[in-house]
Amino acid sequence: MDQPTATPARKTVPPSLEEITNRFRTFLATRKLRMTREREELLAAIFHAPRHFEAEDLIRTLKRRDGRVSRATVYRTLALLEECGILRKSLFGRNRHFFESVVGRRHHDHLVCIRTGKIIEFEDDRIEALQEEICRKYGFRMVDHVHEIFGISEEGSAEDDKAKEKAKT
Amino acid sequence: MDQPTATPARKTVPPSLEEITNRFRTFLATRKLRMTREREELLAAIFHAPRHFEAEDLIRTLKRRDGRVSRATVYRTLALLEECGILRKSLFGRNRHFFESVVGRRHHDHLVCIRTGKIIEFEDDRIEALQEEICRKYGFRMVDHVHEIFGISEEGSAEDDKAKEKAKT
DNA sequence: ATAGCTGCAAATCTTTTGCACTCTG
DNA sequence: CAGAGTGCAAAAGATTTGCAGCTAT
Repeated sequence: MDQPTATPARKTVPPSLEEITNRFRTFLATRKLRMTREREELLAAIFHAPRHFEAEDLIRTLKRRDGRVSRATVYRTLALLEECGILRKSLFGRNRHFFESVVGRRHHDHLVCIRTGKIIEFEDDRIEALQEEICRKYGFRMVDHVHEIFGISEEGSAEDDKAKEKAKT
Repeated sequence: MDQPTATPARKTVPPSLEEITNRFRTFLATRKLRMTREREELLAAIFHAPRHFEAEDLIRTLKRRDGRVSRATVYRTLALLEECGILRKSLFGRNRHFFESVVGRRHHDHLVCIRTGKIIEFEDDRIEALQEEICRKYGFRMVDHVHEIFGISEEGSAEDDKAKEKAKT
């Protein structure tokens, strides 16, 4: 297993909050939409949030601040950020979703631990290439894809073992 | 791009309703659960349903019959059928789900047309192998995975073109 | 000024649950 | 008969939306 390109360590630049804000501002302008205090606060919150977060995490964080942003605005803005290509929405278990910032980051997919909730990122150009090959075969124009692997991480197995110990009682 | 195994046409047997029912009955027995009139009707409805269906489709279908099955029972039983390995739940767009019967069928993933809703099945052993390789690399035990490609099918593009024609008016 | 925003609360949508009653093993 | 399963309606969880008042441009 060593023919195609496995994963060359390409460089990507982690963008600053300013850069992200500008990018969003430009996007908004092209749509005749506006930058607001709420949207800027949201961007800042996302910038400081952990790599993978859920909508409600953001709402909770913002609630603690003074300049509050309503739940409705959070959802409305998250959708815009997704369209703008700043955020990507993925699956966290079969029903929940999480977001992650993707500007300045390479495309990747996830291994999601169903025990601990831990998320491991992986990228594989070979899989990406195969996906494109498949789309070509079916005359399909790919817009997006979801590729999440659910399972149990090493830590998760450890927890399982502990649980079994207890169960013996 | 022609080294590994692409997709040999392995044989799989389409199971009868009886076989599926028996399989479920066995599964229930091992859990000390019971077969009921409702569960049998649900199995029959699934057996006659289109390849890919949503929970609400099933509920609608069953509502038309005399021996009605409640919404709650449908959901409860769908979950059991998934655990039993008779059904698989997949993504139909980012938020909705659809089910499909998998007994006697080979594993596959989907291309989902975001215009027409059309679902194309694809299978690729090379991708499956790469997934396993990745899990090994991260010490991850795969339980399940979701790999759906969203995009626009040929028919979808045609519709788009028609829409553009109209838009010119 | 005026088209976009925002918060709020009500409305959706899908799935889950509590409970009293019914039925399978 | 006991433990499961069922329907119903209420509850829950995650988003979305209508609306009246605020605000970037």
